[in-house]
Parts: sequence; structure tokens; C-alpha cells
Amino acid sequence: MVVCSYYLELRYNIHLWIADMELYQLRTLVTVADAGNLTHAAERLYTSQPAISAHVKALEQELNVKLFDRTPKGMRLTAHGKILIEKAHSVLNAANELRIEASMLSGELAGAVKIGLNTNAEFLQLSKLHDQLISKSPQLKIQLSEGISVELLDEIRRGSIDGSFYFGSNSLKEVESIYLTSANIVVAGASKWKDQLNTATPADLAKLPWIYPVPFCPYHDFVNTLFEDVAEKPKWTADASSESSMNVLLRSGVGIALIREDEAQPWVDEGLITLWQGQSFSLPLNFGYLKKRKQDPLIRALVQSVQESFEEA
Amino acid sequence: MVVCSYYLELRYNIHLWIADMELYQLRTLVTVADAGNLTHAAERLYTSQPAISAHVKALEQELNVKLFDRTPKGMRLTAHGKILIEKAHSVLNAANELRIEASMLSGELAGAVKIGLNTNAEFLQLSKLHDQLISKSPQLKIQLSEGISVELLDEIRRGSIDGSFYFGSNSLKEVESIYLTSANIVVAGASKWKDQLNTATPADLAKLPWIYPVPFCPYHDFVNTLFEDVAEKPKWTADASSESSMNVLLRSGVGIALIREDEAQPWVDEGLITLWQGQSFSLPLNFGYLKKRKQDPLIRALVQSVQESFEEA
DNA sequence: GCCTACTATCAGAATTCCCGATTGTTGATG
DNA sequence: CATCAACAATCGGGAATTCTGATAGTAGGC
Repeated sequence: MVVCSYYLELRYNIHLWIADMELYQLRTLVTVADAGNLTHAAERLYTSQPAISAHVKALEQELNVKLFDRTPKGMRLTAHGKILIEKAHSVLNAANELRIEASMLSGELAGAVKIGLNTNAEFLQLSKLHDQLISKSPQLKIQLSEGISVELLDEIRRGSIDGSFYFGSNSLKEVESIYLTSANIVVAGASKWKDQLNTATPADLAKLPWIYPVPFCPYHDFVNTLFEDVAEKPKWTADASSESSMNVLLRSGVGIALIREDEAQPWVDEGLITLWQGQSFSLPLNFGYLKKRKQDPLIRALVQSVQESFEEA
Repeated sequence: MVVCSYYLELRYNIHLWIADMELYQLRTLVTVADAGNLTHAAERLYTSQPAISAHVKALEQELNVKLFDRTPKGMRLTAHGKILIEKAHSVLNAANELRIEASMLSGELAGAVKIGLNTNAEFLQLSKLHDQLISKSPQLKIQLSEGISVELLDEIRRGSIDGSFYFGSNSLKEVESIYLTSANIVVAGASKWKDQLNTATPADLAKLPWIYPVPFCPYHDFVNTLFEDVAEKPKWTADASSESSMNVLLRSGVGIALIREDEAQPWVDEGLITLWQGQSFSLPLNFGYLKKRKQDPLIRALVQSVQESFEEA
């Protein structure tokens, strides 16, 4: 903020202060509007809640417009805020176009690419992807973030990651995808259930203790399909909050669960777990990115590298 | 700048740093491109040359594009720079639209208005203008900057002032104007030339010592008109770098000069100077503003206030 | 060959920005 | 009705960035 003081031939002093709006404040504005409250917006922007609060306050003061109604439930856009947030989006879009144009001109990509991972790095050929990207764009920094497919897709929509692997299908029209491969999903349990699993029908399976898949995980659909015709649905014995914890529970004999065949195989070989032979499912692995960024050189390079890393494999 | 460090299941560390482009850097970029060198750009932006230099450098590093060629004459846009500066303009225009939208919504104008003055405050009804603006928009801060008409018009074009008074005609197609009044310009000299001035023809006048008007001042045209048919052009005895210094020279008897009749009158009454009766000129006073900002509430309020302050008078 | 106009760089100063802790508010819950 | 949880605003101290003034380096004009 700059404060100046002028004295002309007049009888009064004239003060002026310029507190120019900045892009980081606009980024905060749209994030708060999307997140609905300061706390979540702060998390998304990797900063603190007071910082976010200050950004919004500064913008409101400078524009002389109340942008949000403060409620105990969070921040709700005012009518004026809704209008101005459209303009804020225009500004940020224009800024993005500048970045895109710059990366087209520079030829070599710089900055950072944020990639979402929905499962273990080996399956996603991450090492190959890394090599691909670095060989093409040595300046490029790679940021990885782990999560489950549905959340990662939402992060793409919000623009907080550039692209992401995900399992299953995609319901977001803003997100475009390429198909990479399919994973074979099988039913597995610790070795102690070997006999039961060998001869089991779906109805038998339902009587065994099941490990509940990650919420919103595409595995759910398979479970539903499996027990479609079974009257007595399976009992859930444990919750798994992530894929890896699910696998730990599986190996330690807590219950039966769905697992990717390639992940299961080493443990089968070691005799730790056993597979049900009745049925398996095909789960597509895709890579998604924001449709409107299709021409963005960063996205093009990313998608191409992902594709190549899977063609190699 | 944020620096993060991630460690996944991979064998390598991944570092990321985000240094987000900001509007102040784009404002600098555009100003440097227009000014042609860092020094002048720094003056326009009321900051120092090293600061400007750092902005440009940071942008170039982040975008990974060389924007300017550094020459001993200044900064010359590269081909890439020319492309990107268009995008930068888009961003700044979008940001301006946000501001305009906000001031339409807030009803009450806030922030600052920068007004250019080409002559003394009394003649421009500045006191009335101030009262007009403050009564309509108490929050509004007023900044004044003095200069000569041509430079002020250029400042309007560049957007460094919102509007300005100016004498004479305007050759900039980007600038729209309203006509306010006309000043009567007369030839005057110190009292010691009283006898000569009373009976002088233009040819006689040319023989007297003249005070050179401010460069690019519309007064020049009047001098040219006056001595159009005179073979022997007048001798310039002194340079006046501003209107007020010209008047000082005039009163102290250094030479003959053009002066606004309303300014001259008090001194005539005091017997300090005398006027030539041969011819006088009509010099229009206008108020200019950027054509594309015609709908901007700030501009509308400003132009309306200027108009009203002159209707009152 | 000197002078001028220009940009880049540096270390220190000034400013801004951010963080953690705290308070106050509201709505939900037992 | 009291308690608790979720949220935003505020404050002081600390961290980070930005700005400044001085200086060095470079090329063109006289």
C-alpha cells in the first residue's frame, strides 16, 4: 500500500492511497467461493485461515463491496459477490492464457505440474512417467498428490491439480480423459480362508467378514454387482480409509476384500493370501485433465508422457 | 514463493516452487514496454529503477521467456515479448472491468481519481470541482497533477491519469473531450512598453523582445498566426518552462508574451502591465478522458462534476 | 577519450505478509 | 439449558518479500 500526500495551491490537503488488487487475492476469492468457508479454502491454498480472511477483507475494502455474508456455516456470496466473481474468473482466465502462451513460446516447459495418484506408483508407471517428463522438460518440477479417484477428479475440476489417474468412470463433463489400461480386480482373503474361497458361491462369500472399500471407490460397484442376487448382504467387518490400509487388513486375515490382481499376486506366491476363482472384474484406469486446457502445452506434454509411459509398459 | 518437498514411494525427492505471477508485475511490464526504458517506467510507477528491473526479471524467469532486449538505449520488446504483452493487456483490462463493475455495484465511488491540471486552479474552478466530487462521493480521494496540455493528454492515453483539463485541440483518437469554456488570449507587456503597444502593428510587435511560450503549448499557433504575414519573425528573448514562470518574466519587463486575459486583468488594474489592442485569440478549454472508459462510473462522475462546476461559474 | 544514458546487482532497510493463539458468534446436540 | 463443534475476526510477533540507494558495467554520441 502506497500513501502519498499532495499540497497544491488549494486550501486543503489531498491524500491518496493506492492499494492495488492483486492476483493472489482473486485466487483466494474464487477459492473461498468454491470451498464455502475460509478454513477449507486455506487448506486448498496451503496457507492459514487468517491469511485468507485478510485477503477477502482487503478486497472488500478496496472494491467497496461486500462480497460475502459471514455465517456460522461459512462464507456465502452476496448478490454483488456473485457478479464480481465472474469478473474475477475472467481475470484469472486471462492470466492463465498468458501462462499458456508463454509456455508455447518458450517451447520448454517450466514451472510445476501437479499430478494426482489414485494408487501405488509402480502400477501407474510413475518412474517411467517421471523420466519421460524430465527428458522432455528438464526445468519442469513435478508435484504428486495422493487421493482416491473421485476426489482427484474434483481436484482436476477445481484446477488444484493439472491431471490425475483415476479408476472407473468419470461423471464430470469438464474433465476429458484418456484410457490407459485395465486392472483385473479379484476377491481375495488371507490363506486361512483357502478352503472356503475355493468352492464359494456369492452367497457363501456374503457370509464371510468383508473389509469395506474406501468410500466412493469404484470397488463399491463391483461389490454391488457381486451380491446383486444374494438376499443376505455381506457383513462389513472393518473400514479401510485407504487402499494400502485395506491391503494390510486383508493380509492380516481380518476379512475378505477386493484387490487388484497384480497387487495380490506376490502375496499369493508367498502363500499369504488366496484368491476366489468365481469371478473377476475389469477396472479401467484413465488419466483425466480439464477439457478446456486441452491445448495447454503443459497438459499436452503431460498427457503424451502418460500415454507413452504406458505404451512402453 | 512457496517451496515444498515431497517424498513418495519413489527413490527420488521432488521439489516444487511456485512463484505466482502478480498484477503489479504485469503493470510494470506494460509500462516498461510503453516507456521504452526502466528509468522512465519507474518514474511513472512512482518507484525505483531496481524495483522495476526485478519485476521484469522475475516475470522472465517464471514464464521462461525473454521479454526484452537490453540495449544501452533502453528495453526493446522481443518478438515473444510483443505477443505476451498483448496477453498482459487482456489481463489488466479484465482487472479494470472488475474494478468498474465493483464501482457500479457499490454506487458510491471509492479509491482515487487522478486529475490533470494545465493551468492555475482558480481558472479551472477546482474548488467547485472538489466540492462537487466530495459531496457525491465522500470516500473518493483526489489526486492532482500539473503539466502542460500535450503531456497531460498523453498521460490520459497511458492511463496514468483519469482525466485532464487541456487547452486547444486534441489529436489523440483515444481521448474523448467535453468543451468547457474559452479563454481570451491577449498580447501583453510590462508597462514600460505602453506607448509602443498602443499603436503597434504585428510587424512592430515582432521587433520587441518576446518570451518564448512553453514547448508544444497551443500559444505557439497564435504566435504563428500573428506573424504569418510579417517577414521578420520576432526575436525570442527568454524561455519560459511553465506558465507561471512566463508570467513572472512578463511582469518584470523581460519581454512581450501571450497571456490569458483573466490572468492579465488584475495586473493591468495595478498598472504593472499593458495590453495590445490589436488582436486577441480564443483558446478553448476542454476536459479529456479515455474514450473507452466513457461508461466507467468514475469517469462519468468526474466528467459530470467538471461540467457542473463550470455551469455554476 | 570522455561523457551520458541505460541496466544489473548488491546489502541493508522498510514494508508486507503470514502464522499461532485467542475471542466471539451461532447452531446443533445431549 | 448447558455443552460442544464449526466458523470468522483480530492481534502481536516473526518471517518473508520487496524496495531503496549506491555502485558497477556497457554501449553510443560528441
